[in-house]
Amino acid sequence: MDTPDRTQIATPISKFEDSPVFNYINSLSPIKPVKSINIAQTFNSLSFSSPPSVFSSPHLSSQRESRFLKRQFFSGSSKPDLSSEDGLTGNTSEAVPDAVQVLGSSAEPPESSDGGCSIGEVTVDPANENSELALELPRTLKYDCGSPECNADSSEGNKTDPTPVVSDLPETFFQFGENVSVERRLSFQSGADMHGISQVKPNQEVRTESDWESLISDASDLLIMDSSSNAEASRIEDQDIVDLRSSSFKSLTLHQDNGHDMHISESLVQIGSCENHEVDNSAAQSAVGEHKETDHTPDVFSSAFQNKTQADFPTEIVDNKAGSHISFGGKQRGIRRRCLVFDTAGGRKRKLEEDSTSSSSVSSQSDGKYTSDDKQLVSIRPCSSTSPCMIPGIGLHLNALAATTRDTRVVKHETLASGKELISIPSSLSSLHSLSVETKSLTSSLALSSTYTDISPVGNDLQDVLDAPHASAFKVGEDFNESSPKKKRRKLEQGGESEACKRCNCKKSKCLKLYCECFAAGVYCVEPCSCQECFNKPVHEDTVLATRKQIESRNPLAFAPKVIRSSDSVPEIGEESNKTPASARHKRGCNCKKSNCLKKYCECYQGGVGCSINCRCEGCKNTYGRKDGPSPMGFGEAEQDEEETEAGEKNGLDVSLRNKQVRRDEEQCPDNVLPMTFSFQIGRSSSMQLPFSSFGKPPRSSLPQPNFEKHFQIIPEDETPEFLRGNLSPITGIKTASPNRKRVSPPHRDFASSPSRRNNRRLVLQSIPSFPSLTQQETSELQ
DNA sequence: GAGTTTGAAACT
DNA sequence: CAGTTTCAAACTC
Repeated sequence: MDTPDRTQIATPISKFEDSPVFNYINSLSPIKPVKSINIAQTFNSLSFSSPPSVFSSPHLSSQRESRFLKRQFFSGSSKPDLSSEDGLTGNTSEAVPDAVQVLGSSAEPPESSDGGCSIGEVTVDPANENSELALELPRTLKYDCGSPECNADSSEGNKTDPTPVVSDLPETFFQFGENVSVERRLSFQSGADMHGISQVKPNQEVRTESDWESLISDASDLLIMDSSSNAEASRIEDQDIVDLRSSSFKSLTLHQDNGHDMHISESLVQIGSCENHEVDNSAAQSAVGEHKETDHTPDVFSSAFQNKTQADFPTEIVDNKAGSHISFGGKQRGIRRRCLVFDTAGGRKRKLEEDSTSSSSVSSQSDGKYTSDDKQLVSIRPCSSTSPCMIPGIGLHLNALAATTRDTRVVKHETLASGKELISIPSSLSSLHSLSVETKSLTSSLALSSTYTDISPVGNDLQDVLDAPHASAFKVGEDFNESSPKKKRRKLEQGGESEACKRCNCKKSKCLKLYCECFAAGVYCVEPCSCQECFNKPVHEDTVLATRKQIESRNPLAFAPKVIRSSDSVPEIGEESNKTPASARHKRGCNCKKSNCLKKYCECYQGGVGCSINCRCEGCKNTYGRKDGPSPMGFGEAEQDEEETEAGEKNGLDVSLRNKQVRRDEEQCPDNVLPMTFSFQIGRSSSMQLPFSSFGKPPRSSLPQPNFEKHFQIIPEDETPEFLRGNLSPITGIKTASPNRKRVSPPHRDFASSPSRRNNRRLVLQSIPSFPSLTQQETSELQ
């Protein structure tokens, strides 16, 4: 709050500053108070064209304030003036604030104009001796000017969906990213500055760490850029961030003057990749210090650097926004290695799209959305392989959703690919909602900045805006980061079900039978699959559809989720998501004879659900609920009781089981690339364990949805009844409630339920586009 | 990584 | 519907 006042005051003062008399009066006047102080600082910074390094930080702080003020207010004239003055003075520090402003502006449309102006002035800074800077300056100015506005406008325009809510999300994402960049810059200047920033933006504090890394990476990028001379061309170049980091700063000092376009995208990516923030930061700081010492203009250096970054950043933002999805990928290009996943995913998608478009008339016929979905889904799969482990039985979208929810974590593993998948998935789910995809991409990028460990750090703001969705995104980002956490999870998952995520390995079924997990799950086989003579590809969409129809004709529920979770509805009411989906049951029931329903051979066990009356298993010991036992209570205590009663064996089991479930949850859930909403919710709540866990298998590319829809439609209660009706068990009661609904909406409910469980998330969910879209699609389809 | 086990899916 | 075969995942070594 203070800042606004200061800013307001500051602006007029800045104008007056010119007159030495005014300054003198101010100094003399006891009234100066706070305002005067701020002004005084600004003056100092301004007055001191090249203030000693010592001042740099204070200036920065003041600048920060100014920038904050600017953000809040339309700094418009005031700041530009300041910046211009600063630029004249040659203080880069001021430029930095401008840059910050610009960023902020990018985040906040109104400011954009100001930022652009200020930046332009900054770039002009005479202090920078390098002619290159001058050259760059125009660029930066262009970018800046354009970017802020363009960012806000174009990005929004491109991204903005008809639904304001959705649009908001993307914006927030952008802002977030922008903020990060700003912070980076600030942090780069001085740790104190960072704090100040953090204060201004509490959320960013967490980021700051990553920001440092990003800064470092940025620095490296800059260096690279410089070397290449063509910032853009060189941007993408593959450079190991780590290596660059250490060396980059040094080189940066040299290049400082050369203000090349900083590519934020790269920086972002790098940030994600950077695991050790602290180390980087320290290195960066040390590097900065070195620069200052060595640099012609110590202070200027930081400022110049910032300026560069600023200019670059906006440009990137603009691109991203303008390009939206594609552009985003393009950004990542720069990052290529780090973001390979995205690129690859994109590539895959593209390929798939091409294939689908060219290959199958059906696809085109079927519906744009199918084709698109398929494509997306397909693209997803690659990731899914790693992450989303869907239970074989679960079908298509639902499965995908479920998987996504659970697997948010899993996605991490495959970092890049996963990232894309995540993005693609939501889109696929809601093809209509391109925004969701974008937002996800954004989130993922943002996530990159944030460290895996603490998503919360993202900041309240982010959470508020992105919140749940981010959780997944963050996770994804984590994956990107390659940080240890991801690895850990991978290990966990691998240990648990990483394999489950594997693709099919069909040799004789051509992936056109339910033997094929991919086919059964309603997804196309992807590269990861080691299947032979696979026809379960978009190219053979016709065949796939025909086969599906045949199978469905025989068994309408063939592609329906094998595991039905009545819990979906129940949990909301009652409760603890943590409990295994007691209500959940296998559609048909297992027929295990030797595995005692204690191994994945048992579909019930694999699905994380207890056996039911429908099961014909022998010697059932399903930890999730035995056939004979009282109704499967779910993993909760009830089961324990049963188990305990039966055999001491299980005593150990109970604990182990719980642990197992947890593992499953982690394993299965982790991967899922959820639609933002899901991942989000699930990710945060431990509830993940729910039935979904069973659905582990990844949502790969989904087969043509029509079938899927059919399932829901067809699935009529009639058939379900077996399942639902048959069981008198409490569970059945739930099931009977509305089999169709469950199947059709389960994912929604689940999501909704999960959110409901977590009060916090609900708000987010509403905002989430993916959800509605799904429902819409489904409903429309059904109709 | 190869081989075995297992149970679902497919077939008769 | 029951029995058999086929199949691929899960599991073991």
